[in-house]
Amino acid sequence: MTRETTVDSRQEILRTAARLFQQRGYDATSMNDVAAALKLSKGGLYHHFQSKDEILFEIMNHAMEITQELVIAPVRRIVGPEERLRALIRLHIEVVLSPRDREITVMLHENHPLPPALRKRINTRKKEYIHFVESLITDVQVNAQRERHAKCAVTPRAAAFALLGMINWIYQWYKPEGDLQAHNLVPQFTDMVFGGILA
Amino acid sequence: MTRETTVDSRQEILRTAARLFQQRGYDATSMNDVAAALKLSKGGLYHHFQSKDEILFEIMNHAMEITQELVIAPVRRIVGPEERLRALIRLHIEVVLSPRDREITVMLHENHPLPPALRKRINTRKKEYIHFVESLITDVQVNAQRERHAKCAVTPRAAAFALLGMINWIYQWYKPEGDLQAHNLVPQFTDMVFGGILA
DNA sequence: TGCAATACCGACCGGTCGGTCGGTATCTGG
DNA sequence: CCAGATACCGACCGACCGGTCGGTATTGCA
Repeated sequence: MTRETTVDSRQEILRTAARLFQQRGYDATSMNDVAAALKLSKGGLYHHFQSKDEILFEIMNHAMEITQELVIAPVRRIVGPEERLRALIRLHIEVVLSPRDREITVMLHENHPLPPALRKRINTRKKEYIHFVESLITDVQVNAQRERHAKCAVTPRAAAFALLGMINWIYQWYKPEGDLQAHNLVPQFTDMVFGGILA
Repeated sequence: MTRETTVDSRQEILRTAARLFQQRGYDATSMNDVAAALKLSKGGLYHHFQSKDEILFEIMNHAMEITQELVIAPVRRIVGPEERLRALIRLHIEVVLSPRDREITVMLHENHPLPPALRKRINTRKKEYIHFVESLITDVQVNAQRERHAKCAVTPRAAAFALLGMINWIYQWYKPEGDLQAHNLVPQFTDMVFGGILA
């Protein structure tokens, strides 16, 4: 029981901290702010975490676990290269837009504050994901080349960076009340990836 | 004479500040850091600028002027919708990658710190640029529809955000010593925009 | 019921932040 | 050569930062 509630406390702190970090930025959010939002004193907050850095690291680590669970794992269960890539685009967009998973945008934005040692561990996991996307794209291209004899000049690496860029950048402009919402964003971005702006 | 040197001083301060802000982040860079990098005291620095916010605002404003000069203006002088868009992609990428124009990446990354009033003014200029890109894409699509009867499901707005995302995100992963450099980045991204990853 | 362990508080610490100000070099136009 | 403007210094301020710590409720278990 005690163990459970401890874990729950930590996760609730991480959720609240992630929300504040996303809204105001990591540096501009004080430990007092985080504690107050949880109706806690700063001392009480430090009972659960050793440092502000640790909180940020755990948020980013959690973000990578969310990616693993909600994007990579489901995609792996899908057969067919093209369908896999389509699923990745949809799931990745949904994760970035999900109001529940604010850890993602914190991970995308707050690169500087993390001390080098911790940042390296996050970057390693990020690179794994990039390679995953890259290999997905390779499969799609190989498949297209075989079926339609389409020769493509775009390397999987450049394509992966472009794809991740257009999706990860969404948090910079997306407004839930805007006319460009998730349900019309997914098919349009998918079409663009497969056929460009003229698709 | 005096007027000239004053302007020069301010611009040199802005250049140095932009470099530091890009390297360490805005919040993590103190006014002392900026002053020291210029071999100036903090007091001396405050002789030229009223506040840290003003410096950040001027950097971002300058970034928008660079965009105007090095991207928008040259593109306007080009005839033909498709060639215009090709030029925009190339010039925009070059500006983002230019080691000289560090103001651009600062503007792309540091959204939170600016006080609302100043941030609004920057956002207005950003939106103007988005609309510029959007109209360029519209022209290309209209042209393609007329010449090749290509019907496209992608709205210019979504395409503009995707295009800007893949280019603006470059600063997050680009390494000058990496194998993916400007000269192979431009044609690949151009191909992707016009034909997707299978182009 | 009693007793650890856990959760939490709030005062406090050293340090740094953005910003100020009185004073002093330096330069310039008359 | 001098007077005034400009450029700059460095000591200083109050606020707030991340983090600590001794003490106190509260809780789960025997």
